[in-house]
Amino acid sequence: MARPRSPEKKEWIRKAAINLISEEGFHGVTTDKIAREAGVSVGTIYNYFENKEDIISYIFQVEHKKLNILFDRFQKKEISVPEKFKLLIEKYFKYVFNNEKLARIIHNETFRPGKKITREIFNYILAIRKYLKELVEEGIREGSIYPDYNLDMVVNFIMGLSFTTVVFGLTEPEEVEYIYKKAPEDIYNMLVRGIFVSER
Amino acid sequence: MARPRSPEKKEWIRKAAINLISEEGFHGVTTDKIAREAGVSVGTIYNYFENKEDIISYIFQVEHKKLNILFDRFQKKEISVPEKFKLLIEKYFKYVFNNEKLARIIHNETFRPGKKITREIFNYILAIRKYLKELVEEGIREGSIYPDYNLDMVVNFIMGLSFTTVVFGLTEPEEVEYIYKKAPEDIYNMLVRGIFVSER
Amino acid sequence: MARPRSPEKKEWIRKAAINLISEEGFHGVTTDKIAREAGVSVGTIYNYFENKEDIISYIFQVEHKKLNILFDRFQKKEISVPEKFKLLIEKYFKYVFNNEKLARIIHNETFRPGKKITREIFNYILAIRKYLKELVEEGIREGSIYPDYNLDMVVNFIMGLSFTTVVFGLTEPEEVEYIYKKAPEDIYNMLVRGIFVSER
Amino acid sequence: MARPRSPEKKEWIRKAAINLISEEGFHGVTTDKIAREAGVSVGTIYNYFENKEDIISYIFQVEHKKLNILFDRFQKKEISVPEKFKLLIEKYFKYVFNNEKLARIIHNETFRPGKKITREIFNYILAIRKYLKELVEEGIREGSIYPDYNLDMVVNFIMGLSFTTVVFGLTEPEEVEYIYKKAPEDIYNMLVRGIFVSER
DNA sequence: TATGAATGAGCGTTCATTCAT
DNA sequence: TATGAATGAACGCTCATTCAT
Repeated sequence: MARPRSPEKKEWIRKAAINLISEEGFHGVTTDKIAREAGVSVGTIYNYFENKEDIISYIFQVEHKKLNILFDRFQKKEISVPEKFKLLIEKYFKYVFNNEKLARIIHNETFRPGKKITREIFNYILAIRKYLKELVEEGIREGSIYPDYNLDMVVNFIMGLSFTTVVFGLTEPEEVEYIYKKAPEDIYNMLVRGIFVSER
Repeated sequence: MARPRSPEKKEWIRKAAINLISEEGFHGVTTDKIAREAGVSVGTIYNYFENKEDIISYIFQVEHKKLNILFDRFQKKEISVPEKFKLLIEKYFKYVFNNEKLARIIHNETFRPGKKITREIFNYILAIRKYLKELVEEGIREGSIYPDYNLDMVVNFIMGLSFTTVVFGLTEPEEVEYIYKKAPEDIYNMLVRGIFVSER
Repeated sequence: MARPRSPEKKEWIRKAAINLISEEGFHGVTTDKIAREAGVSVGTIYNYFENKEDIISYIFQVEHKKLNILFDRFQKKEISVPEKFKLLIEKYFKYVFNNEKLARIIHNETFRPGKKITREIFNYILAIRKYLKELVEEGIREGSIYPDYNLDMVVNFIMGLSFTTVVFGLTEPEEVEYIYKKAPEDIYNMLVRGIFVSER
Repeated sequence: MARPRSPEKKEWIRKAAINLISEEGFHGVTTDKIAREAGVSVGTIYNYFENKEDIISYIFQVEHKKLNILFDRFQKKEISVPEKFKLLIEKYFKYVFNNEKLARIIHNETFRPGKKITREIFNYILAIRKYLKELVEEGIREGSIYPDYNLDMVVNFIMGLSFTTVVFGLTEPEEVEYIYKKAPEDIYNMLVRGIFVSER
């Protein structure tokens, strides 16, 4: 199993898998289907991947890399933490909107239970949390984030807000566009002032 | 005159299924395993359930009923909407803490993709959204919730916050207790004033 | 398993089995279905029958008895062999017409292959062949049947003619009545002069 | 470039199925048994056939094709209809004698009741009836067949005679050879002059 | 004796993986 | 390296039979 000749073919397989898994779920898709969709034979899949699980692992691996690049770029931005979040949320929704199928997989398969949860999926989520945590800590330091929250929980809030908005959006396709366009602003406002009208 | 069909046995099966599905996921569990865990034969399962899918359907059905009772009780409370939410969130986390396995299933299987998503799971989620929506509308009417958000999105916020906190909590078992105990207050605060320190 | 109290119930089961097996075949019918159709519980079936196979065995047993009575009556008739056959064929078609479901079973299940072919079915067919053989021998003795045929084959002819007419009739329900009314005469004529016009 | 899909293997499966089904009946045979008998794995069966039913369907399909070739050849013969029948009957018995197991299946499974009767079996029988009917009509036209019989019934006669002779022959294996060798002549004679001695 | 819930061997079928070509 | 036929363990489910009531 030396280095495969054709990275191109690995891409075909990855994309085919994304298309199919996003629609039918990991368990609903067979290696045969993936091979057919990829225009490749089943055997070939096993030249590029150890096994079926490895495919979804790789899908997350690729996204993980993209994420790192994004985060690196953010690291260097000289803006306040709230503004970073604002931008980040916008990016996230843009990403979901433009990569609907991928987003669907990420949101559906992330919590696939059992021992079979791939290390790579776990790493992917961990990376997000780690970066957000750093950002929140920075925010607390610069005084732009309330310091009395549990740190992990703030991360959960932010991920949760976006994550769930997306997930519910994906289940109601007719509203997708509207929600995705409006969501970032709403989410940001929510992070600023909550939902409940507070008396001053 | 024969052995009476025992609701007891249906309970055994339901509980066995909850134990196993929470750990291995619906697809990772076989009817044989459920039968063994329930101390019952495979055949017996099919005496109480149409098919494997019907079991998870039933699990949600039971939770749905509990939910309705809860919501009915809330309907009658004469407190402000924010206070209702506060109570609701507390209830929710108490529930998750005491029904960890069930919670795990609810959070994992809710977005199981493919056509096979059970009607009952869908109804369960719908019921929650519907009730929350009513509550939010009430809050807007009474002036306790900012009226400029998209209504669906506010529901998403609230569900998302709680939902994701739970889900991430479930993946980091060592923090579970702390998170669950602290979460309700944090979430409520967040709904009141957001995360970002606002200037006055 | 002493003598059962209620021969009535055994009858219910037999009739239910006839109804169902005639439509779905022996393999297509479950003991549960038979019990339900009979208005009896599965357990009760096993009070009257050793096992499922035993039911079909019994169906043929009952018909066998009716047959013996019929044959005994024929034995005593003082008419020529061709006239006996004529009458016999008429009886047979009348029987099939009035007992369609039973006839269907007899014709379908008679040649059920495998070791499982019940002794009783075999005996039933044997009895028919034996009686016909005696009749043919009598016919040869009295000079009314050509003596140069193989004896078994003549029996086959006669059974085959009737048998197959019925079987094909049963598969084309719209012609049933016509065929059954016209068949006896045609079959008799055929036994008299064949099909091919012979020169004299 | 992979192992090519071998028609050879499909043949193995077909023949294994013939062997087993002829002895135990379609319902008595499992796909596992067929696979073992064919020297192939269960999975391979499903590479060549849609499902178990499809195997028996295919068996009849193959015979159907052979039949068409035979009938085509007969169509062209310039002999009288009775002579055609004579030849046809001889062919039929030769076929049965040389393909005992196949014949057993054809005769046993043809009238398998229930909705599951394969389209292919039905077509097979229909083809035979259709061809015989044409032949009978031709015979009536040329004056070699009595015109006062019901047409369908004449077909039944001929099929029935041969069919049943074979079926009964198959149940008494020790006589098989004798019966099959003698049968064609006897059947032909019977079609010529019947069984009963007619006075002139 | 009657009931019907309980049993579990056994079925047809699928599909991740292997391997001959 | 690519192919796709071959493999067979494993699955969901059925149903004849048993047995507690």
